[in-house]
Amino acid sequence: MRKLDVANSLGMQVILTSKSLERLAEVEMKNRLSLTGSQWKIILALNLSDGLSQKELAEKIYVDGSTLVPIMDKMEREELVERRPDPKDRRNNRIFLTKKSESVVDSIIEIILQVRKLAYKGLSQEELESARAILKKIMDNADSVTNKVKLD
Amino acid sequence: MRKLDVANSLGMQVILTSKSLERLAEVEMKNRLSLTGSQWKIILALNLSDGLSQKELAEKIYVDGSTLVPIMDKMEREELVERRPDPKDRRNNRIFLTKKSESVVDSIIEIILQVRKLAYKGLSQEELESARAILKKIMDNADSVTNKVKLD
DNA sequence: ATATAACTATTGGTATCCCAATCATTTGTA
DNA sequence: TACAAATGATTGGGATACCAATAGTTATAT
Repeated sequence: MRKLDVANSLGMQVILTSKSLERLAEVEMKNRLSLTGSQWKIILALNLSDGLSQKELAEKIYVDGSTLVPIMDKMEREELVERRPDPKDRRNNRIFLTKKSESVVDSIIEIILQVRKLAYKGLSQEELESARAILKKIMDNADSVTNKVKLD
Repeated sequence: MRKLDVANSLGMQVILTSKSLERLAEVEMKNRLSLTGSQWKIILALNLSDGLSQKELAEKIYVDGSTLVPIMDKMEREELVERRPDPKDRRNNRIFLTKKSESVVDSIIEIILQVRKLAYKGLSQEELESARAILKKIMDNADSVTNKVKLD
């Protein structure tokens, strides 16, 4: 029978590193801000461009539209976001940050910068940028197959 | 208020690329082999070293021990693995592949190789290896903080 | 030797995540 | 204009994922 040690491949390393980084960020966000894994990403995305539709927001954080629904429900209950109807197209929900979520943006950014400092220790800017570019190409290749291409 | 565009950072790129790759592999594994996202990883891990304990297996695929329990339940029901008691230490379950799962190993490997071919298009071996090494360092940095270090 | 500590698997609770199907709305077309 | 196709949000079903707490087993300490 054939054997394949996926553990040492780039693909598996991407998946494992992703888990490590998410865990590290998640622990800090939860302990210090009581935010769950997706909440801080959503707040940061809206901080860059408030008033996105749910579909646009889902694309930003790279999840299925249906995944976002219960997350928005919860965040709305917790008054972290507000769903407002779009007068121009009543199919859309427009999502806005609240005063409460705006007040934690700086802390979120703080934590991200700390996580980066820890995670990138011993690596040069050039290495980080080269890795980023390579991963971007891989993502685009993969997305072109699954037809989840995001044109920005 | 401060702004931070996480979208263009290496960290976020790692997370997004991971999702892309998992999706691509998942679609193929499901359509062609009716295997879910974690099942193929488990089968490959056991194909390399049969008879791991659940804890060891969880470490291999980098999930929490409790995550593995319902997955093993299901795979056992589907006769893809077998839990056997460890006579030397009755706390352990030893996990073994079945004839049924052994028969799909080659197909799994086939699909992985196809996915790689698609995902790595336009990238050199050197680029892939350099990215892999950088990600490994990042993972080790992150894991040393969250104390999930895996010594092998 | 016995009490205590450490360890493995499990359970319960919560949070993501996807796909397929559905409803309401809007767009495209005949 | 009327009717079909496309679109955005939702729901339901299935699968991962984590943490905290527990039961059973083994190791370690007095």
